[in-house]
Amino acid sequence: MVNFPQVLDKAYDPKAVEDRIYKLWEESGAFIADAKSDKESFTVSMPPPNATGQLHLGHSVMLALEDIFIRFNRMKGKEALWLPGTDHAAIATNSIMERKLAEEGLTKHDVGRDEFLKRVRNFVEDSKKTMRGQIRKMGASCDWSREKYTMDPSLSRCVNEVFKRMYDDGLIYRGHRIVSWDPKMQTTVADDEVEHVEKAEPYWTFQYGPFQISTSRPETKFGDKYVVVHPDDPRYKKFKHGDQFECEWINGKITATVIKDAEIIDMEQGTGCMTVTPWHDKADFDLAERHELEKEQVIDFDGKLLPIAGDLAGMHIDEARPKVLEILEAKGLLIETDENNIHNVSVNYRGKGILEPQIMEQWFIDVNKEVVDWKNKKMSLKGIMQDVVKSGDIKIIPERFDKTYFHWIDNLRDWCVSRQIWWGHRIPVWYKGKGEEEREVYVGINPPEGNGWTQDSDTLDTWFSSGLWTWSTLIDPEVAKDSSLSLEDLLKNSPDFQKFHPTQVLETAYDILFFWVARMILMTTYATGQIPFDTVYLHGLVRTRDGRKMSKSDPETCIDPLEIIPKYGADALRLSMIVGQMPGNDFQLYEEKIGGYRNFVNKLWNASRFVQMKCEDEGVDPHTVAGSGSGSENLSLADRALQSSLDTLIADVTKGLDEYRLSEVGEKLYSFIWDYFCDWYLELSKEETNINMLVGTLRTFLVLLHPYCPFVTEELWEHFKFEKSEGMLIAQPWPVHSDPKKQDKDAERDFQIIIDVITSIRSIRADQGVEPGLKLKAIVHTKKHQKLLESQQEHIERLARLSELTIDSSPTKHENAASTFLKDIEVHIPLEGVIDFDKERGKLGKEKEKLESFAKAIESKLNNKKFVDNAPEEVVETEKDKLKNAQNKLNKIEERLKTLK
RNA sequence: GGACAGCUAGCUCAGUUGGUUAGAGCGUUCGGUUCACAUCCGAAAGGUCACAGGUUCGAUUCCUGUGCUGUCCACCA
Repeated sequence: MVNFPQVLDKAYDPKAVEDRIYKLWEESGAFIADAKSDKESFTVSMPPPNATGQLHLGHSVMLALEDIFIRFNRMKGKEALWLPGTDHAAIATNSIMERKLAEEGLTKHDVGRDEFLKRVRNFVEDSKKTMRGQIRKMGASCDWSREKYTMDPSLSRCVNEVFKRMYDDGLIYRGHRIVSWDPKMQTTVADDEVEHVEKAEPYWTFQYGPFQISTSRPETKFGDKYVVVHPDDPRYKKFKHGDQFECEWINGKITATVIKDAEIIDMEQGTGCMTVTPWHDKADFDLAERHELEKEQVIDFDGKLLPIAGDLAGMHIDEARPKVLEILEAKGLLIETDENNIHNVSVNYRGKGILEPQIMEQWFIDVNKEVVDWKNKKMSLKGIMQDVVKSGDIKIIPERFDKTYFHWIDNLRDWCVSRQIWWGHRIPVWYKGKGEEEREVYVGINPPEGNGWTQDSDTLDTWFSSGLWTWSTLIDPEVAKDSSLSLEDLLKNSPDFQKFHPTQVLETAYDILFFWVARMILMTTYATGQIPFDTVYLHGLVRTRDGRKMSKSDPETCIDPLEIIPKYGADALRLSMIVGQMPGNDFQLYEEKIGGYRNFVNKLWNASRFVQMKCEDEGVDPHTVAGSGSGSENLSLADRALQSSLDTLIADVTKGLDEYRLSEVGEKLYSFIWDYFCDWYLELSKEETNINMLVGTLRTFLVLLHPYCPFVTEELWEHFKFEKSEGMLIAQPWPVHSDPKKQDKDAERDFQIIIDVITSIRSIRADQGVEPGLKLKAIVHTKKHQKLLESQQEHIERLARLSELTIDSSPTKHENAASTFLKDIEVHIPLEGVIDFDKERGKLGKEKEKLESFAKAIESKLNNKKFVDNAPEEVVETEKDKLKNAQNKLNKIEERLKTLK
């Protein structure tokens, strides 16, 4: 008595399967990588999501892609490590906490630094818990035993180590620079975190002594005592550089100086002259540095005016602007008001607070100093960043981002790494004594001995720590506790680092190429002497159906993965985000699309159900079926063709995944199972069943599809796996494709001919509105094809749903027949009095025309001496074959056209 | 202002060294369907491959230019 496994339900229900399967995977230990393994390693560092709560679809894309990389390589026999984690997200988290405090009517100063940080830590712990659950829902096979967090002690240790080393190497310095200050969040913002938004603001022109100057920000002009013109400007020829004059200004008379500068001034624009505000404008600051001008602060760090503003001191700049205008207008200095002016305002990309340039003392990383050892040369950080991509050590997919990357580096300036917020890695610098010049400075991993030291109150830019992510996460936490070890020792004594670094692929959205990817390259090459990853795979942004960015604030269009997964299944969601999506391109996601892939998953499910029923009919337990490859003696044409197609599929999928062409591979898998296996092979199996082929092919396919659809394939594997195979599907070896035998390869082509014949018959019948039951005639021109069609006649009839079919190798005239041409076959359906001659003639005429021009083109190519002499012989032969084929076909068409006359 | 991309079916996009009839999914229309699956099957319609030149026997593909769209960077007294 055969013991059948539990029969599959009529439809696949992901809800009943996914959580159970994930648990089984986790318990099986399949996710856990072994640093002691002899196998080649394959490592992916999961880009750490911000520890601020819910994951969104962008994270789902990332998880789906990376899970495919990892599962594929794990099955291929690599020691695969996918390391998950979270980022403390300094500014983002800090501002969320400040908002939470504000809801209680508190500020951070009310609760103090310690209490503030305690609250943030609790909040982050909660968020991490939620996110872990969400990552599991996507089926991500990451190694939870190695989960990391950017604020873990071992990671913080790395941050301090790198800071100190950079400081000792002279790459980190402290200096007064103009920075973008966010008065709202009370912190500096890095250059690339600044966003420009258009804003309509009036543009005023004022009389300034003998000059007319224009501005949209009169409230900053209190301290302006220089006027700049172009040295070549004829309008201002009578003024010399350094000339002084007295004039009436906002708070009375001032003495102003004329400066001539060619760099900053565009003669074409406006009046060709301007006043300078060095403290609150980057270009003015540079000018002031060049000419050693005095700099004076006008606006304080809360956005209020300083005593220089006289009566208006203490007033917020927004309120001050109309007052300043009133004053100037009253003095008769306002010349013109342009209400239609639109200009760009700088805002913080987090929080969107308007930024105010300020001169501040900050910590910077020098990107131009050539002191770093790299490939036996002294190079700058910038130079290394360029070199690793230029030399091909790091490959970016898609390639076009290379150019963007280089362009960005060319314009890169020193990186300001200090932030004036509380949440983050505190700068490992301590001071003793008073005064910026006289105090002692200590830079180290731990606080210095002795009393009287106070730590720098600033924290580091988030990207400083995430720049270390690929390797700081691989440092052994126990080893990191030993404070006597150097950075080199830490790396040397961490088995994970030795085994799993550099990582293989870094996959992320293209919008953080600069923020993060470039910083990782910078920090990792500097600190470890290794590149962080071999390949950068950039995915696009998820958009709504009408192309808008999905945002949480718009629940109408925003798709929540946690709502979609129970409804359609994680497998369907994964497919919908990968098939049809090219790297680096944004893509639109909507429910119907996900529904389409749910149908695909269900199709596979039902095909499996069919196979199961066939097994039952034959009285065999699928688990005992040895599978294809065994007992190949009695293979039909279709069987051989299937075998060959499957081999081709294995080869294509393997190569495609090795080359990160995920969309293309997804399409191949989709079309193999649906368009080929189900539509043709299973239909034939209804008459003549080869259980070995059915079960064997299904099994191999489950392995191939597993990286894309881990849940449904794992569930089906349980029902179809060979009794002798051990473990779950996740741990199965990747199939090796045997080079298809010649006879199988031929079978694949022959079977394709049959498919073509049947498709043509269907098409003619539909075209001419033929009732089923009419007699069909296929005219073949070679004995080989005649034999083929005759031997498969039953199949053809069945599949074509025709009652009669005759094969004729002697071309006869069929006046009343619709026809179609295949390679060496002509399919006719005799249709007394039904056929539309004009239509038929038109069709043939068109085809004839195209063939003629094609033949002509090849002929002239073959007549072209240059081509014949230079091209390889095979190419010339192919061209000759092509020509012969075309001419044969032309003859057939001519003949057919004659019969229609 | 600079750079990068895109423009192919109603929509979303493929198109791998220039070559026979430019593809897929969705959508539309028509037809079918007890027998794995209506989460199904079959078929059809629908394209001057943005435009103009050039190279070539032949260009969606290569080159130049133009237009439109998008993104990034820089700047705006």
